[in-house]
Amino acid sequence: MNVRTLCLGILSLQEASGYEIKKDVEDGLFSHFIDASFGSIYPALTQLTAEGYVTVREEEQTGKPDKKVYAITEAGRNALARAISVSPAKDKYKSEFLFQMLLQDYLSPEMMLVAIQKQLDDLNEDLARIAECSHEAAIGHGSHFVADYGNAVLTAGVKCLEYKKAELLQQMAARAAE
Amino acid sequence: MNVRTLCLGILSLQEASGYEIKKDVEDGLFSHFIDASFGSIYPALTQLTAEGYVTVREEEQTGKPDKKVYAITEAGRNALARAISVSPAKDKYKSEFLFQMLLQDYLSPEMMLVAIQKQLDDLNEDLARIAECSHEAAIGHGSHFVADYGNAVLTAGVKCLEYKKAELLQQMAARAAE
DNA sequence: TTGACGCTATATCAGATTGATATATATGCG
DNA sequence: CGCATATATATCAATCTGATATAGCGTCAA
Repeated sequence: MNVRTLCLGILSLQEASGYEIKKDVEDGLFSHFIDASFGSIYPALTQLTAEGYVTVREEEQTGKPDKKVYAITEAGRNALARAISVSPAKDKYKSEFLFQMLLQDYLSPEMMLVAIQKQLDDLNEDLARIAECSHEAAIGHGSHFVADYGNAVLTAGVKCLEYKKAELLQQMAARAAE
Repeated sequence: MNVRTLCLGILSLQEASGYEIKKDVEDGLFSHFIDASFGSIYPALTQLTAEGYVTVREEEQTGKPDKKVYAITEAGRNALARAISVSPAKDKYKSEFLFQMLLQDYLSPEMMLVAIQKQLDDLNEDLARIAECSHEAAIGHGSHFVADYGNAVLTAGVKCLEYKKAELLQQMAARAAE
């Protein structure tokens, strides 16, 4: 799935500017399973406009720079329905943290502890973000689904890491006592 | 983290050809949190050789094409240690499945069921792969760590989806009974 | 025995994407 | 006023993906 389809999907839920789409995928409910940079979002919106899948409207703002608000068209909705009907690609998960843990022989126990704590912080931050977004009214079935899935997976990660952290602290204490 | 560091990390665990590295990240123990294509692996190995971080040795095989076996050097181990000592980037998780579920209003219940079942199959396949790799002897602390983490997270995903699937089947039955 | 298929193995490249950087407006703070 | 920060758009080199090409060897059925 490319960034064009991604933008179309977000615009099917609400009108947005490029900047707002970026915020959605960075801090919003989608942040834990979607990512895209300005460098792909802005060209995608330009192309979608040229294809007639979205419309643009320049909006003046007080206290902020003007923005271009994009809205999905009927043709856009059809294109989106077509795009998400194909069997999706398998999930992609990339973790430099796990790569580090795999090569833990190169790390001191202290550095491992720092890495584990950072991962725990990241996971808890994601959980907090989901909780925050879920409080917001007017979210549909889809949002509940992804929030539930995200909670389940992230919570499991936290639980596993808390255990690993305790295990490591015990080992460090034992080594210090020697 | 770039593919060069990734190759260096894998070569620190065992000698390998480019093809074998690809297999490790595709079917091996690392498959669920690492990815790289031939198009990045081969150039990375060429560059690492030029930099003196790895050595190449052409190996003739019976019944298979010859292969180039790469081995990490002392300079390579130092470069690796330096590379993984920096605080790693945050995990990246991209899921077209969750994107589909978010936009479930565009999907029929039957299509949702198919998508959920496919995701369940994918997760169970990953779990089976981890179980299979864990049986193999001579895996170190690092491998156990990532296997445990993978099991925890994937199992949580399966549990959540089993529930969502049952819920959906109930709704479909209720609608059919109307 | 031949030819179709699949696995091992390396290589290349167009197109997509990232991450950084540039530019501009407006607010708040000392 | 200078500085930091947030909003907002845009661009681009470096990187990576996904597809494709090429080739040796094995296997198995027609």
